[in-house]
Amino acid sequence: MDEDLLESILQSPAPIAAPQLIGMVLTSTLGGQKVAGRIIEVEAYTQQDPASHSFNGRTLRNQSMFSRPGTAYVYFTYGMHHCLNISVNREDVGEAVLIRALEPVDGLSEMWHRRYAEAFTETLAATKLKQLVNGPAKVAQALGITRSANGIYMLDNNSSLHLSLGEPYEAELVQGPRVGISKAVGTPWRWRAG
DNA sequence: AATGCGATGGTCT
DNA sequence: GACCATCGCATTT
Repeated sequence: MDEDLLESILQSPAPIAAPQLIGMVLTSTLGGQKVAGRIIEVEAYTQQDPASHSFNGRTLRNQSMFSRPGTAYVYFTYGMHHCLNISVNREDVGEAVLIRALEPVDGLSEMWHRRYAEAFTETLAATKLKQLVNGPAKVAQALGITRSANGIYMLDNNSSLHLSLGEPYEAELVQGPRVGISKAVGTPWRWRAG
């Protein structure tokens, strides 16, 4: 039923799966408290794609991209940031979808504390809410994701990082080029809820 | 509104 | 030793 739908989406090639992941919900207890957010921006990466970490084949770092669909691929970059991907397509195929932005669903005050090390207030929200989880490293920080989350199978109900279908999401998707890459710059494999 | 840049360390050549 | 699937703050238009 629902689980079957989610699995079948994750078994699609990354450019097909990615836009369908918009609206799905990530729930994390990694930081000790429960937080959750709805996915509103994603990017697709494939093995034939020069911008992908899997382009040069399987390595120790990228092996989660080759793992079972629904596996978390977490990488550390720029000396200080973690980013979360969801492995898709098939085992032994190096494809993943990068989670670039969320809409907070649960645990907003905890997310706020992790991101800003200050208490949430309505006045602060007016200026800083938009920046809370609008980038891949911000998503990781808000969800409490570090390298120890790499390899987690996110469809397991007991998992500390869990992916589920959300409420049906009726939003127009905006498609465009991916961010922060230097190869395959024109490939329009980023989608966000408009 | 757009551009520039420093921080900081893992990964691969 | 070069290159990052980034972020936040500073500076310039």
